[in-house]
Amino acid sequence: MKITIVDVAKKANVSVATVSRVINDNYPVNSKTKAKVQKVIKELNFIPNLQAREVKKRKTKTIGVIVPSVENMFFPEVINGIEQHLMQKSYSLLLSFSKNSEEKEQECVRNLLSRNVAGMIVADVNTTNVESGFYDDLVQSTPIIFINGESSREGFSHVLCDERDGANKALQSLWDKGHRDIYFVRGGSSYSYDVKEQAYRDFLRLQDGEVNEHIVYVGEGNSNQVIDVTCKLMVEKIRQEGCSAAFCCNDLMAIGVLNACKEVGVSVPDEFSIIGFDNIILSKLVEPKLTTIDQNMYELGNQAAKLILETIKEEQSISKKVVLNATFVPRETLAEKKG
Amino acid sequence: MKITIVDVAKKANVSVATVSRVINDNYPVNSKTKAKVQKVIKELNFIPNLQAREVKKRKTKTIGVIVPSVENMFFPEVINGIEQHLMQKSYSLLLSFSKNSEEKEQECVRNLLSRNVAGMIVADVNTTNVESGFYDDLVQSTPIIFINGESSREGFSHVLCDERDGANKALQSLWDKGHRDIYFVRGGSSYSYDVKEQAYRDFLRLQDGEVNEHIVYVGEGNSNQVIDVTCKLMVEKIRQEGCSAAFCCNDLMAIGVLNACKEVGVSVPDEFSIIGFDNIILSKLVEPKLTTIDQNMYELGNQAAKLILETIKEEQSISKKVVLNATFVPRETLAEKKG
DNA sequence: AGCATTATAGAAAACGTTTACAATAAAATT
DNA sequence: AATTTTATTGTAAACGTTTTCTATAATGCT
Repeated sequence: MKITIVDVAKKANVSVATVSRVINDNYPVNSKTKAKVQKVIKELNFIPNLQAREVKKRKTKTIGVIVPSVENMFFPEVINGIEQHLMQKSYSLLLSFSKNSEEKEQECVRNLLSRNVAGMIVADVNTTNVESGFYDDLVQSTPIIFINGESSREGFSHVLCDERDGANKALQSLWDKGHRDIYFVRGGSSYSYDVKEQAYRDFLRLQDGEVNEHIVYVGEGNSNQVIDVTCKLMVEKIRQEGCSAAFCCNDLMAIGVLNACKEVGVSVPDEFSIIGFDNIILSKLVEPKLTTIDQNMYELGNQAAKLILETIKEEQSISKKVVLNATFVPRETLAEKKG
Repeated sequence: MKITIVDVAKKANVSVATVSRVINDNYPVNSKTKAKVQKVIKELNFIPNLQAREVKKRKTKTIGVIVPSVENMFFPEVINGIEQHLMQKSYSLLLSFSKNSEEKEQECVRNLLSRNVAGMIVADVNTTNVESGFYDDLVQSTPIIFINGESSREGFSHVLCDERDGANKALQSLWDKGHRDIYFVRGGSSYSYDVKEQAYRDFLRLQDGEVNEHIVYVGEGNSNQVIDVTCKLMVEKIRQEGCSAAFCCNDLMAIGVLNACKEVGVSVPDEFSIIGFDNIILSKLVEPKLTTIDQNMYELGNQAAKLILETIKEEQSISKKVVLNATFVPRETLAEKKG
């Protein structure tokens, strides 16, 4: 059976209170007794039950983290940034996957809530869940930080990369090279995609003359069937639709497009330019190297972790926002439009 | 303040016991009262405190997962496999990073223990921690599954890819192409590397005639400084040492070597062949595509999750082992030895 | 109608902690 | 020497649950 504080107390001939005081070191206790107790703790190899402690104290030291999945290296990088900070402050990380699903995301939230997390970090929140007001009460009572997925809702706290600005940079660089018909490649229902799409629309609208929108929905995830097929479908129509470039919501999609180009025999960047988003490690290892927009993923996570602990400490939920820069990373998939 | 079972009981005019019975659905309760209680639960938006429940029941539904880091896509894939199964059985996943450090790993274990996990899954366990007997008592009292890092210690349970066989396949394929001087590229202190090194040594020993060992230690992680530098150093000596190939402990290292070759101007696979291990997505996206040994990472995680839940259920810790196949994945970095 | 049985619900102890309060002993003050 | 102060410890209630045991009301049986 598990050793408890009572066992220690008995063996050391003191009260449980004293043992508690020794392990928490928050009340004076005679150095001799302290030594005695510590000795017994060592002997019995006693490890305090954090759960019981947390029930008593009515607050936990674990943070729930919700990400869609882990297939896109973007998320592991973010998680890494989160963990680094949490660990340092001796918080734990409870990980859940929302699988790009509205319901799954809600399930995750409820689960974390019942596990009494001190707060949660939600990356790439589902659009519908925000719009429907699912989070509205929640953000009042529980510290939540959203990573990427700005919304102007009351009381939401964010850490985000300036995706709109990033999108603009991508679009502008495409435009400067003479591209006028540009695909916008996105996935399902995530705020992050919506923001970029809005930026895309606005960007086109602001240009002189008539410019056509070309919005393409591809699947999620990782070199999976769906994304491959859709990309191929898209690339096959490049010539007939007269498009010469694509701006993709993330690097994975961009690489999907790139591979499709290879398969179909469209040469990148001579015939077709591609810009991704995120700057995951993969992006500089593919051939040709992917031109992309960097968002500092580690920092995104790290800041989110900082922010959530801050919020927890402050007790009063005041909404905050941290914005990181998106920077253009020139590489090899962007070229002047030919012809 | 948080709604508790007492609040519900009061408002519904029943005892807490009844409420408990309603939410657990494990004892008969009149359908009318049940309805009434459920209504109140909805109204108050009551979420049971899992922690308190778990303290009472003296068992939790969370599994601790320890991985070195998340930089190598190998681990996210494993985690994915784990999560998929856990989620399905409504277990949660507490994630810790051991950072390839002996002490950190111990810290992780202790932390998980005090968080009362029902069991833990340790990927890429540290060699010293096994040898020193750190885990010996632990595996007796707590269900633990080790992923990759077979040891013949009493009471250890494993899910592993047959790394020795995988290594042999790699080495044999190199040998068959005429390579005789083969680098073995490995990282720090992990059982997984040790197993492969042993396989390497044994393989060479078994060949006729005199064959030299060339063991190279590179850093850990992800296109980081250390690994890059070490790889470059290694590649620069290729000619003088007369080596024509490298077998690397994981794909990340293999890609490090590949990049070094590009930089130094050694052509792969014409001048130099490379074989990796893992078959992470990256490996088929680099140019030339990496020849490697596939281990089914998702399955590794998934099986580990299955096994740990099984072990937990059984109560009596009987040690188990699941071995998955390692398969050779021919791609573009392996060629006949020239000259 | 009276008794035995069953269905339902409440009281209270327990899980492993923390902590406010009270109690004691020792030390310091007068 | 008597009194106050301080240092140290113990007692017991609390945290939010579950669950055994008991009590009651309702039902079935003769």
